[in-house]
Amino acid sequence: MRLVTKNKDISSSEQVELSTNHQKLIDATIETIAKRGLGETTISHVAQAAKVSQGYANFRFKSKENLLLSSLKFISDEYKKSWGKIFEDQNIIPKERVLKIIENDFSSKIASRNKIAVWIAFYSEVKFRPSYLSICQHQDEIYSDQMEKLIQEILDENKEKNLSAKEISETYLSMVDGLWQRILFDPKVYSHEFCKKLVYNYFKTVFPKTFS
Amino acid sequence: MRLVTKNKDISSSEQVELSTNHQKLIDATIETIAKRGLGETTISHVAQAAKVSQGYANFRFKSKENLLLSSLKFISDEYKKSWGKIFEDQNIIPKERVLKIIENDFSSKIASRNKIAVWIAFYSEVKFRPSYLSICQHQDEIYSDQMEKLIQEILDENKEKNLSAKEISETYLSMVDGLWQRILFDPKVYSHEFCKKLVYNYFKTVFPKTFS
DNA sequence: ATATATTTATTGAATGATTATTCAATACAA
DNA sequence: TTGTATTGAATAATCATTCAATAAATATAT
Repeated sequence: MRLVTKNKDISSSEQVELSTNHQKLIDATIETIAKRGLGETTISHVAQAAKVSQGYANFRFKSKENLLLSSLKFISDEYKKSWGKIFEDQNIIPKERVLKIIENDFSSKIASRNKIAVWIAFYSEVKFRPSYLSICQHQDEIYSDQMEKLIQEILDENKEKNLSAKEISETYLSMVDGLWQRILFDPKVYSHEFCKKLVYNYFKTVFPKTFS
Repeated sequence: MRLVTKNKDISSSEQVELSTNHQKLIDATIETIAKRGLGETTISHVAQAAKVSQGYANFRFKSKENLLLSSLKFISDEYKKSWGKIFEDQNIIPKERVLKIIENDFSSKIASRNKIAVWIAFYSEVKFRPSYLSICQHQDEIYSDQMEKLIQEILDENKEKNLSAKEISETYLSMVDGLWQRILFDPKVYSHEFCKKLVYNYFKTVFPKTFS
């Protein structure tokens, strides 16, 4: 069952099914991990969700572990791309950049329950910790550094010297982790809007002059 | 191998081994989950760590699931007892109560890496979510409510009307979740002292009059 | 006290279920 | 026809659970 033909002459309207089997399997993996948990995710479940045979899923990704980690890598890259754009943008004042970061961290694309479930599943399973680190650690560090610099800009603007940029950015990052956990667990209370409000109010309290 | 005799006349000095097999198995379960993760924790591993046979571990706790959940229950009860004491204490001003809560949430007993690993393991494994809820949800709700009331007292003291007690307590609780995650993952940076400082500075920023 | 019976604790090998992985066979495309 | 994509059944490994056998503790009788 080939879903995307390599025929160069095909018109776009003929491409009913856009995703390759590769991407379909990754999507199915994310879905299955969110639905059943990492421990109960079998190749067979994923293959069923992707509508391919289990033999194929294993063949295509060489091993179950590789399939699982590919789904983590996908999410990690997607996240990196979206905050990367915000930091690249030159024509923007610090306050606006912070607002965009918050918007992104609690957007429905990034903070979806399925994706949060995948983060936390890998994060918390000891077996995957080395792989988790090799996939995510570098990007996490860049994100931390960028956030810290951004906060420092705002501190400089306000000539504020009592607070530390590092502390404020670590606090923000911890809050995001905690809130993501809660979005997964109790989405009624922790709506994206509620989370953004909490974080926004934190910034307003720390930087009353800038955020008002 | 009976480790605690039921003989009434035994002198305490003769009781070399104090823990029952029950508690030894629970301790071994916590240790094993932290070391290997929930997915790689087998009865055989736990039994070895507790120095009993695997058959016995299963026999004593009826099932693997029951053994695992008993270790969660143990940690949950221990946590509840320690914050329960802080809220029971009548001779204490709100500020002191908050400081004690922070001290407790990042004490070496409560925020130990092994115990955090267990919380997160159950929290993140879909299979255990119903059991997690039935063990922890009620206590979580009480803790939330108590925190909110405590924050409200401080707001009242300061005649502060722009901030909401619910928002501040939710922010605190999310920060604790996020920081616990980080203690597990990166204990060098996220020492208990560093975490307490972050949280304390949060309260100082929100309530500059009270915490100074 | 001592011997014997009864109950309780503990073991470890056998069983059965689950599941990742392999691979020969088949379908499809070029 | 030739090469590539895909299947699904067979294999082998892992592991929870069971249970008959043994050991230890306690109760009872002498």
